[in-house]
Amino acid sequence: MSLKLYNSLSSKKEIFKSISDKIVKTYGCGPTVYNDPHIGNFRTFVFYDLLNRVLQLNGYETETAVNITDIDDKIIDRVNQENSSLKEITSKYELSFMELSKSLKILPNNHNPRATEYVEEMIEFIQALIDQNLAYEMNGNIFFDIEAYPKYGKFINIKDDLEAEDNELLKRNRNDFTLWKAKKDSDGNIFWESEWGKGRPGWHTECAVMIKMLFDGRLDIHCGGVDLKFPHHENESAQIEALQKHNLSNYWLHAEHLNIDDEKMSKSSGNFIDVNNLIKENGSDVVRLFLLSAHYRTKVSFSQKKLDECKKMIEKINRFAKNFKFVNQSIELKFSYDHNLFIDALNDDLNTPEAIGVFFSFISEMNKKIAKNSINKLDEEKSLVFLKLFNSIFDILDSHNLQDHKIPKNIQNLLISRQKARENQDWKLSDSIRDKILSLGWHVEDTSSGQKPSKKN
RNA sequence: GGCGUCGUACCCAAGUGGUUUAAGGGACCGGUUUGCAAAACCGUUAUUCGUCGGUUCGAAUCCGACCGACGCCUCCA
Repeated sequence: MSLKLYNSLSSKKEIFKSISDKIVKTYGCGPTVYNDPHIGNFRTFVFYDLLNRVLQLNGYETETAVNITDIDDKIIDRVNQENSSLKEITSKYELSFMELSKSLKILPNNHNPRATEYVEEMIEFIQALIDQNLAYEMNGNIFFDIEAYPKYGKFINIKDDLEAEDNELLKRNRNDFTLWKAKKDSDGNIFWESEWGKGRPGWHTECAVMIKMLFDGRLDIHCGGVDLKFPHHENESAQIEALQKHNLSNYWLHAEHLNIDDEKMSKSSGNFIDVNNLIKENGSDVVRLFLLSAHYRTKVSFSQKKLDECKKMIEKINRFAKNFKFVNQSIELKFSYDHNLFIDALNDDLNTPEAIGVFFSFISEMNKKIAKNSINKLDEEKSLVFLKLFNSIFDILDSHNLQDHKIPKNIQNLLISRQKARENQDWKLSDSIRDKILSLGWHVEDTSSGQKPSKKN
């Protein structure tokens, strides 16, 4: 099955066609680095990673960008509150974002452009819009004139008229948006010089110009959270498409929100869960699986219970994986029927819940064979391939399973003593050694073929 | 107010016109196995998909109304 993606432009699933045969270019709106991200932010970032991995699974090479918004009102507020500098604040939270991304197994992006590194280009871009009569100046602010761009409204129907109460900034139209913000007193020393005076670029312009510079204004896929669909993506595409003859992006993908108590998680509402703590308490693999266990276009409610369930799922997969020896790291990935069901699910608009279902059905089928001792060489190969395939997308398997892990000497010795106790039917001693081994971080299971040690996750 | 999304078992969550008289995970109960435990296996848990109508040979899937939840329209992943 070819890859299908739900395109917000048509509100339909469409067969994905890349601009170039080999390489797919994607851009996702990244974090504003003024404080620690919450788990809802990372639902979207993990979704970008999912898309990236599924594209690669389909044989595409990808060129990805996730931007760092490092100029913004909230950042300036923070700088003022903490009597700090812009760079100090933004580099601190950018680092935190990068570390959390790594911890959640998000593959590195080809580009992580910072808005501050493109201000010159943004000024030139805004000037080009003014030259084309697509933007106008008002008290040192520059606004995009939506009346001058008839195609405005790809994501929303605009009917609103200009109303006095919405118009403190003297915009011509209520939906005209800021390209350049005139410096305010509270901005302190955070400003850039331009022909229109001191100020800084608006958010929508930041993304537009970074895409212009990195990708020549032409993307295969643009992603973001649903809340960015309007006005951010509308405005971003309007200004860039007004200046160029082609689309900014052929596909627009939007990830739904992570809710808490049935409401959108947000920093401004104060109802958010810190990712860092969540990872510390549950492990990054559990958090990652939780984020991938619902389809990206459905609302998800946060709950600890779900995380606990994900933990059990991972344990189940790891137990299954322990049946096989991953000695030969370079096994060839030859896909058979079951594998293709899994790939088809992912290719159907990244249907991770279905893909997980396919994988668990397979595990169940193999476990039956293992229980009956009727598993053959082919089954083992299929299992190894499936584990690798699954992990190439979900990336949550215990790394101990993917290599022939060594049992430490002290554990080995305890196992030998326990084996002797068992031969003597000294269950009391046997159980106490089991407890001892457990306290050292290892499980022991007694199977028909003897003791089976495994590292505690 | 305008625009939009969603409502599937005890919980989570796929399926969006016929091979589904509804995947998968968690939970519960009973059984096999086991010195015990754990795991694994077997069996049980929705004749039903928010409600009521309609279209159709056939609907959880399409249409309408209603009820309920949420999102965007203002910073926001």
